[in-house]
Amino acid sequence: MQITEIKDKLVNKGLKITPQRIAILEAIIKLNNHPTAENIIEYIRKNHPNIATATVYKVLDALAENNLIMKVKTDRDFMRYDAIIETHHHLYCSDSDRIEDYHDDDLNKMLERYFKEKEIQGFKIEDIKLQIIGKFTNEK
Amino acid sequence: MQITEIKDKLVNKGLKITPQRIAILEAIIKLNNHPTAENIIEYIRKNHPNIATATVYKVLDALAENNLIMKVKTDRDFMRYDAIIETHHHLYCSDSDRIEDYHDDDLNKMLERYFKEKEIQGFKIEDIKLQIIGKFTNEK
DNA sequence: TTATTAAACGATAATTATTCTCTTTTAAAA
DNA sequence: TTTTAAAAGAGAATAATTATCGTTTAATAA
Repeated sequence: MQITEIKDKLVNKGLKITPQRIAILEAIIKLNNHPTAENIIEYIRKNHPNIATATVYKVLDALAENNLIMKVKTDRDFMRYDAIIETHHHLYCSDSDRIEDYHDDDLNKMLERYFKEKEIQGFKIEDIKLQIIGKFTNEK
Repeated sequence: MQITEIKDKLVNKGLKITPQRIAILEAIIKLNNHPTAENIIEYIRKNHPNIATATVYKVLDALAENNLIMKVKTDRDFMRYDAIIETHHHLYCSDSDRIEDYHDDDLNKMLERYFKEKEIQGFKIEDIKLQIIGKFTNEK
């Protein structure tokens, strides 16, 4: 993603363009596997040593609220962030912290069909995410 | 669930039967909607005023490790616990902390069929949980 | 270009859920 | 009943996240 693209996204959401926000969005995109706030801070400090921890958290919240990034959480540890905001699913390793994205349009279509037929009483569905738990059979 | 049933479960997992463990398991069952550790502590203290906070956390971890309860986490707040350990899914309210269980055997079967056909490269599936996000159209 | 101002940032203190440490107690087996 | 490893209790420690508040800055318009 180009910086101009990042700027457009911010403008479209009515957010001010600041060097901090650009750096943080870039970092999440570069560190593309669900970095924690700590990962992001560590990465950013290389080029922006003065960025404050609280600023990172505030920016992450602002970006998440505006759907420019997504929050992802496991049963184990702290918050992680994902720059891919199209609906997708996650593969969770059952004995480590590894998380991978899983895109599957056929699956999405099947679920859509299924829940078009079968309504959930008293609930209006907006989004469905699968947590697929198991073991990776390859090394990272 | 009867107390004798709870005791059996503990014995089967090789865990010692203690008043604290029984009280905590009972609490999670009674408070049946995904209580937090704080909810559990508050409930338990009515009858067991001396139970220590650290003990509650230790017991919760022990129970979760032995699959007598499950940990559930949202993108928002802290850990919650669930006494229902059969595979089931969760309905998340997109603008409050409400979480409800969602059981659907047809859905499970459909997913099983789907992933029998379509393998995920480099990953062995053990369990699948849906996070269904949306709005409740009834009050609790 | 400059002035204005609401929004954002920086620094650091505060919060708080959870974990750790260490001593005492207790459940279960011999 | 004795033994002992596991569990509980008490409270301090940890650390991710949030709050506070004074300062800076991006965006708008004169």
